[in-house]
Amino acid sequence: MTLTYSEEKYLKAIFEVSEAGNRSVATNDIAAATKTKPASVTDMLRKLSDKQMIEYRKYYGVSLTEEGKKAALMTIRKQRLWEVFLVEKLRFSWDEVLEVANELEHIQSPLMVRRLDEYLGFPKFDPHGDPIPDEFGDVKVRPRLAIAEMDVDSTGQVVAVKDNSPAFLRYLDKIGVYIGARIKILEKVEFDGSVEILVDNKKTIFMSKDMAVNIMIMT
Amino acid sequence: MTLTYSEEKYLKAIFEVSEAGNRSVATNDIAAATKTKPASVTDMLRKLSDKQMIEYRKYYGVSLTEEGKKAALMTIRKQRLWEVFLVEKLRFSWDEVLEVANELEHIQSPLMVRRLDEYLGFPKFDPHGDPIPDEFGDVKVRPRLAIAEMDVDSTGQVVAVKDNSPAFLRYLDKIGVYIGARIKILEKVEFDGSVEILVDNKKTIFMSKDMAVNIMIMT
DNA sequence: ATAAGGATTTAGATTAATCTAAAAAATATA
DNA sequence: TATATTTTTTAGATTAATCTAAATCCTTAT
Ligand SMILES: [Mn+2]
Ligand SMILES: [Mn+2]
Ligand SMILES: [Mn+2]
Ligand SMILES: [Mn+2]
Repeated sequence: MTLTYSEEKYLKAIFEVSEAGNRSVATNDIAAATKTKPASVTDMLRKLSDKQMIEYRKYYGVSLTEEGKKAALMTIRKQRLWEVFLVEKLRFSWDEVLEVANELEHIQSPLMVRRLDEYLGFPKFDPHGDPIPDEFGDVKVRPRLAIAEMDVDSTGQVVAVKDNSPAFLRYLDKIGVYIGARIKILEKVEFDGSVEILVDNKKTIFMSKDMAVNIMIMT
Repeated sequence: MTLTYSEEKYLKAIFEVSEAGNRSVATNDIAAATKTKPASVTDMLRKLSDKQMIEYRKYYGVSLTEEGKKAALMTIRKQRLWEVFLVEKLRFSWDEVLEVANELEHIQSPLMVRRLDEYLGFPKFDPHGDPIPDEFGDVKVRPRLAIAEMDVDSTGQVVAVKDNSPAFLRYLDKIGVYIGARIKILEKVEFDGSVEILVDNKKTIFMSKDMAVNIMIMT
């Protein structure tokens, strides 16, 4: 089954929204994720349903079929491999890769993807700590916890960031938080969920709950 | 001025056709080069003319403006850099790169192109011996001659191939002709323009004029 | 149980890129 | 030069992807 650029874009969005929340994904959420309007989404849902990529019942949201999930995972695989390439080989920083990788991911060439993977040394995670699906769509899942969910005095290492926006990533650079950093929860403010953490045993920083839910830790 | 994928495709085609023959390019030739129909070309010509990328007089063919030529050269720059990447880094052979590079060339990211160039060591020629325009669109021209135009007993090195089709390139592989090979003209058959050449001082091969016009030599 | 409000779909357009068939213009031939 | 041939353009459609506005359906609070 051959997919257009847009069809790939929507399938990936549906997958990502379903990862975050539930298996059944709402039209509005897809519109938000693809930066299109709900009416455009409905049109595309019919196309994807015809191609058996999604299970679609009018008014009740969608879920990916096995084939649709596989297609989404292949696009994500390509995105993340290209992100690794841009960072490791072309010296991009982690806040510069998203836009370009979102174009590169649509280039079709199984040979190129296989060779790129090999050339990069079969990386398991991308620059944001997200796992890279293998050629069969299998994903390595690591148990992980947002900083916001950790107890006071517990420790761990940053393994991923949930938000990939340049603004967020650049702020992390500024405060010295990176993939691999060791952190310890010093204090949690019950009122607003903000936290005080110790980074690499030397720097104390304070962050809002908004940040704390977007930084993932492995203990 | 921002160009669509298709506009880039046509500008590049116009440039390539004008390189081969004359400065004024015919609608039919553009259609052949882009694998579209003449009617589609006419539509696009009006668009490119509106965008000041070409000089267009109805019924009399087109030529690129300075801006159009620059745009074409930037697309060609990207194509050839990606071809080098695929061959040098991902172990593609020279007959496997065309299709993928023709997609990659449309990815927009000045930073990526600059870094890719640097990463590849600022290559001056692509895997087919074609020159890579620099970031200003300047191209290194080398004086070169097709085998078909050489005299008997003259010698030289293969520096480029004109035809990039997989069939042609694979045949060259088979007979041991590659960029850098030393050749000597042993005999020219007047009747049909075919030639007998000596490759790397050890192998005698016979080729038709069709082949001989597509292999470029520097003496 | 109804009515309001929100989510979703439908209706109807628009834009880009393409096509076929017919008309028009340029060029080649007699 | 007049006619035939070829090239190019125009006319009219089609398909994919998008949009706005209106209609419809679902859910949730009276
Ligand atoms: Mn994308
Ligand atoms: Mn990522
Ligand atoms: Mn192209
Ligand atoms: Mn080339």
